[in-house]
Amino acid sequence: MNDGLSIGALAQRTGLAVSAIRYYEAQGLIKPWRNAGGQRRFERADLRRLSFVMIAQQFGFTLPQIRAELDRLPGGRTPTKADWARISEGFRAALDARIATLTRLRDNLDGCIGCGCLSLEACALYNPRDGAAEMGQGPRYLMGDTPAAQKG
Amino acid sequence: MNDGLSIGALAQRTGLAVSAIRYYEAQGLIKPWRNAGGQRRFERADLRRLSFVMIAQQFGFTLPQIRAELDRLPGGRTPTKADWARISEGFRAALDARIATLTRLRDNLDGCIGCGCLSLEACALYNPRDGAAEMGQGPRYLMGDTPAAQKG
DNA sequence: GTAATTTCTAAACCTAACTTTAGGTCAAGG
DNA sequence: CCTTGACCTAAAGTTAGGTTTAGAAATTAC
Repeated sequence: MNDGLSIGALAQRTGLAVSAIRYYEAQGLIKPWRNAGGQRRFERADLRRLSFVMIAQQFGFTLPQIRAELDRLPGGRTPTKADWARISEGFRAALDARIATLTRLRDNLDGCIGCGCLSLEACALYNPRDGAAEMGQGPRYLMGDTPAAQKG
Repeated sequence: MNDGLSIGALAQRTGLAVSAIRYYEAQGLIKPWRNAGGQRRFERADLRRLSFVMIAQQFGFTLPQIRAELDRLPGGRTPTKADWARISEGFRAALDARIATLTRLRDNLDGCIGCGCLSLEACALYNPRDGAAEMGQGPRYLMGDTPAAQKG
């Protein structure tokens, strides 16, 4: 009787909409086979893949990024716990980075609340986009008021 | 000569696109007046408003949420530093909450990497949506493998 | 063996936050 | 005065991540 899970069964067990699962297939996140009648059939391992997708989305990954992670799973065999653990460690790094960014932002904000200026010249509060390699455009002079030119 | 800033000048000083500024006006985030020829003219205080918008967006606020914050600024006079500082404290709370959520998520993930299961039954890693009032649908049984039924 | 439920595909629709386009108007410089 | 660049509006297009719809075929339930 192991002829795979129907899309509806998968939807029930993951809580995802059937349409979302089809969409994920279109994005290459899962690769069901088809039965004689042309309907999708899924392995139990796909439950785990979809679980990964849902968690990764909460972490702010885009579907292409998630796909890239999933593509690192071994082909030809059902991924083991160790495979999943290896993949999951990427989460850890991404989360650490995000927490660090937000904490830095918060610390800057603390200084900024004190002066009320919201001036990014002074407070360095505005760092466009999370990452590291984006000092491209140079600082933007927001607020319009230099410290000397403020009127109160 | 204090007849206000043109949209182009505002764009240059904020780094925003002219089209974005027009869009923000349509969303009610700024309210320029028009000169004799029908062109938009902005106050210097609008630089600060746009700065606020840009920062708030980094913090993950939507434009309607940002508008709600801006609407708390006093009408009839140019906001003071103290006004802005008051508004900015909302950021602090939002940031604290987000950092707490991510930290919790990370701690759960740490446990999860150890077992490799990614099972949300076991790891409680999956908490749909940040907030507090969403225990509505009950836990979802992801992964499909109960601890006893695993094959890997 | 039929009725009800699922599933199928393709294409259109949805929200957020903008950008682009098209066709015209305003303003500043020579 | 005339040209060039900045500006105007309205509408359509864009991306991500899906949902909805329509009509047809497969599967399941009785």
